[in-house]
Amino acid sequence: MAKPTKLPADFKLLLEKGDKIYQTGISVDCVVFGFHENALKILLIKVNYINKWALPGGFIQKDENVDAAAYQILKERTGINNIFLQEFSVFGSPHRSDASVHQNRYQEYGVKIPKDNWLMQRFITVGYFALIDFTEVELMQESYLEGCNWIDINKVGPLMMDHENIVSKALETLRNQIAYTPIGKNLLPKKFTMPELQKLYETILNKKLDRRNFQRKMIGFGILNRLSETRKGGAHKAPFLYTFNDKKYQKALKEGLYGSW
Amino acid sequence: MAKPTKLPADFKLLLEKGDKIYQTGISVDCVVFGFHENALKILLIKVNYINKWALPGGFIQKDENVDAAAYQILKERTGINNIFLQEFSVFGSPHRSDASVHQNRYQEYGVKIPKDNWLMQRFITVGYFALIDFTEVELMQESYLEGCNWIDINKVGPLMMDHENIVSKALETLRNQIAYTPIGKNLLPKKFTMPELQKLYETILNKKLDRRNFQRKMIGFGILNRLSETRKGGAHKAPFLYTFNDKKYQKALKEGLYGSW
DNA sequence: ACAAAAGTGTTGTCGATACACCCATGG
DNA sequence: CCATGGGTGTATCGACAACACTTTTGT
Repeated sequence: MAKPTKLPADFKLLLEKGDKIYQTGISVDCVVFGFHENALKILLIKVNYINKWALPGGFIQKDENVDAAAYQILKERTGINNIFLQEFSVFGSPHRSDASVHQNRYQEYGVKIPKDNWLMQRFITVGYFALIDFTEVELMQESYLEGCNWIDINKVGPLMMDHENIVSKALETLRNQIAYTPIGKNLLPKKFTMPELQKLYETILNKKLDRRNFQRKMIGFGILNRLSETRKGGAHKAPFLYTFNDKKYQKALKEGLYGSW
Repeated sequence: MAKPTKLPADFKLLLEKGDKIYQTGISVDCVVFGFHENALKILLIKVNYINKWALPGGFIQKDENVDAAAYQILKERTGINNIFLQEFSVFGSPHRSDASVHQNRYQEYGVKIPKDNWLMQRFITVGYFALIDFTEVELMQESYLEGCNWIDINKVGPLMMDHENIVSKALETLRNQIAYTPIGKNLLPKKFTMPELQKLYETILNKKLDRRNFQRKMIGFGILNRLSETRKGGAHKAPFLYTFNDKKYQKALKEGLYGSW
């Protein structure tokens, strides 16, 4: 790699004026789930200067809603507007943040961060998980040293700081939510087949499901529209295409798929 | 009320050195549930200088775990060690915090907070909900202008800032959790009767439950020990006393009361 | 025509609900 | 002795899992 030269203007701004623009000591990290080729994937960023992958994340502006900050970060990375986004946990161990990450980044440009700089303090992070339609994403590649990529959830290696922990917790949350909340609208293309939906569930739950019971159950939730079209092209019988019934889907999101006590 | 006199030392410290001790722009608020006389109550603090009630809350030390900060706040207020505490949501609207609250507090002592003081910025707060055995609590009354009290959940009036919103969300979380997680160990005395446990559930769910089915269900969960003793003294037949089976209770807390998919 | 995948039915089991009955206690 | 509350038993219903059969399509 070419020897880095001048400190980019926005890096300089972050270092010197960041504490005027952003809330200090608090950040946002996003676990973005996508589904492609029968595999659950998450969006990771290659942090070259420490040779590890990390979650997409960032800071919260002084007058910005925390949700909006997470949303903004993802919009910049994926170009997508239709993102399902939900806060799921706060990670607040005093030892979780690691100032050396920032130090290494600036060292690439020959800049040493002063000890009392705002980036050097402990950061608490708010974890968000997001569901994204893989087919609509256009990854923003290569902003400075960072590349963005989809990584199979089962092939995630060591991550920066405590990000592995954040991913586990997000996955756990997703698995819990799927039991009583509709998932899929944000993970699948507009039109999809029942077997495709089932694969999604099986992948998330890491479990084989009965084809017939699954279909009945899904239809029973009443959130699907069956189209008259079918998915041609594959070998064998052509399955029906479905879309989600938006109104009922939204209702189910709020009230859950089942009643309560 | 007597005219306030000198600014207490810890108030002065908070104002002048708080940003050296605590994380700035982030706080913790706790919704503490207790159960007494067949009513669900929460712990509120009377903030005299604005004549409203507020949630017990506080700041996070620079090197303190966020959970630990919440725990510490409650320990100081209630004197209890055995607290069930769980983070449930982050409240991050840019308009949620209200600097005038701090201003009013210090105005009582004739002190005006400088505009650039750390207390004047927007605060993001982490919401915790807690379950507490009412009978073990000794409320710390009257630290300066603040009094602590149990308020019936149905009689909670207007609260400070967005605290009503935090309470609603906490209550919603509690109602969701009760469906798949054991509750009660932290809300009831060590020994309790089945009708008492049922009343707790009915109060939280705001719903009548069938006495016989409730009992079978609870026993079915396998987290109870029936004692040979009974609760004498009340009119009519004396009900058995129960305790929670700690091992199985902890297991159920982790794995849930039901299997999953 | 046959293999493989998709659509539709049927049955058994288990848990939840609804209700009936018996037992103990204080007034 | 009886009203009230607490403990135990049983029938019914519905959801879900397990499995059989029919239909469609490409080769």
